[in-house]
Amino acid sequence: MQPATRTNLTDSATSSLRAEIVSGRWGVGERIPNEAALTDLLSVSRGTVREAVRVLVSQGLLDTRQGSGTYVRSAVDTSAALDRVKRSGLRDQWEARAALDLEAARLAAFRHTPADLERMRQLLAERGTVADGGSDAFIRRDLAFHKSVVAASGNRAMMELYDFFTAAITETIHATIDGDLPEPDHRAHAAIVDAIAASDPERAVAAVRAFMAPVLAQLERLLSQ
Amino acid sequence: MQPATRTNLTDSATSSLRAEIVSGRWGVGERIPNEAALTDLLSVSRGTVREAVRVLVSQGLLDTRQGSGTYVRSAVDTSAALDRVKRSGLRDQWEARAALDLEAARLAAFRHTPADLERMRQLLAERGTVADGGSDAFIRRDLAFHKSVVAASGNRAMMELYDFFTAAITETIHATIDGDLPEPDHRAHAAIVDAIAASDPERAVAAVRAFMAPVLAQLERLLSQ
DNA sequence: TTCATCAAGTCATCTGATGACTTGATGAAT
DNA sequence: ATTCATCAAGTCATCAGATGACTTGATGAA
Repeated sequence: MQPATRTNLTDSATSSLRAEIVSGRWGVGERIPNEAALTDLLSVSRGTVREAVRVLVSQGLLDTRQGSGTYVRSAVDTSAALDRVKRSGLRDQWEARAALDLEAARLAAFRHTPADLERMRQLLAERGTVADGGSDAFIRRDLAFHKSVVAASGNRAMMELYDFFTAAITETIHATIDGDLPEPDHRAHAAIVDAIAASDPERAVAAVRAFMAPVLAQLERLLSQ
Repeated sequence: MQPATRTNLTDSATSSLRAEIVSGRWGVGERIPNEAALTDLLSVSRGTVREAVRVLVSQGLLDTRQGSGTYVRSAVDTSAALDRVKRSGLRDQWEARAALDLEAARLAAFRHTPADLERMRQLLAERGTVADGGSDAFIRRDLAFHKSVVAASGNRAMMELYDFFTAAITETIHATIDGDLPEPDHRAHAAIVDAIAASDPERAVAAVRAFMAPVLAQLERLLSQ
C-alpha cells in the first residue's frame, strides 16, 4: 500500500524555500528575508526555519553570513541528482559506470604513468579468486583493480563518479538481488592492463567491453525475473 | 592568501558526526546516541545538534524516527562527490561528460524509439547557428540536442548525470574562460543521428568522438595558457 | 575627504518547556 | 498459556525567549 504521508515541518519548510530559489523568485545573489520574516512567512518557529536554511546551505543553494543575512548562492539543485541516480535502477547504474570504465581505459592508454602500470599489475596479481577470503573480500579486491584503471586515466571527475557508482551499485545489489553475477575471469582483466601498457586505446576499450558483456547480460537476466 | 578559517559549530558538529558514520564506528542500521547525549559528546546545544543531524539526514547518512531515535541509513557519503567533481577542473568534467555522450550514443543505436529519432531530428533542425539569437541561446539549443541523444539511450542515470555536467560545465566555463570553443558543425551532429537511426553502434560512437575531438583540443589549449 | 566610532540589523548559539510518537512492559481477559 | 489493551519511559519535533558575535551603513570628528 501507499504509506501514509507523514511529513514534518522542517521538510515542508525546506521545500518551500527551495521552490522560491529554483523558480527564480529569489534571484542568485539576492538576500532572502531574515529569520524572523521567514518565521512569519512559513508559520513555523525560528528553530525550524534555521534547520531548513541549514539544509539548503549544505546543498549549495543558500549562503548565510552572520550579521549580514542569507543569500542565494545558486539556483541549480544538484543535490537530488545523485539521489535520482540511485533510484534509476541497477541496469542503468551499471551501464553508466561501464561508460566510465570504457572511456577511462581509453584515456589510461594515453596517459598512464609507470607507477599506474605497476599498481594495476599489483592489484591484478592480488585479486586472486573468489575462494580467497570470501566473496565480499573478492569483490573489494576486484573493485580496487578497476579503480586503479580509472585512476590511470588521470581524471579526477571520473574517479569520483566511479567511487559513487561502486558504492551505489554494491548497496543496490545487496538490497535487491542475491543471485550471483558471473565472476569476471583473470584473462579478461589482464587484457585490459596489456592494452593500456601497449598504449593501445582501441584494444583497451575492446578489452573492457569484452569483460563487461557477460556481466551485463546476467544482470539483465536477473532483473527481468 | 589563505582566508582565515572561520568555522561555525554546526559545521564542525556535522563533520564529527559524519566521521563517526563513514568510519563505521556507528554501523549502518544502528541507533546513534540521542540528542541529549550528542549535546554532551559534542559540547554544543541541542539546537546545534539538531541542525547537524538534519544536514546528515538530508544527505542520506542518517534517518530520524520520532519517538524511536536516530539511525544510520548509509555510510556512503555521496553528498560531497558532486562537489569534488565540480572542483575537478574543466577538462576532467568535459571528458567525463564525453564518456556519457559516447556510451549513450552507442546504447541509443540499440534502443532508440521512433519518437526518440523524431525528437533528435527536430532539435537538430532547430539548432541552427550561433547567429540565431546569440551564443547563449545557441548553446542551449545545442545542449538540448545532445540531451535528446542521451535520452534515446533510455538510461535515466546517464540523463541525470548529463544534466549535472552540462550545468557544472557551463558554470565553470562562465567562471574561468571567456575564449570561445569551436562551434561543432551541423554535419558532425547529423552523422550522430544517422548512425543511431541506422542502429550502427560503432558508427555512433565514432561520430560522437569525431565531433568531440576539436572541442577537447581547443579546451586543452585554452586551459594550458 | 578620510577614518574611527557607533547603532541597528542579522545570524549563531544556548536554555527551557511542551507536544507527538515509538516501544517495551504490565496486567487483565480469554 | 495466549492475546491484547493500557501505560510509562524514552526520543524526536516544535516552539519561545534570551544573549552573543558579526556586518553594515550612518554619523561625526579630524
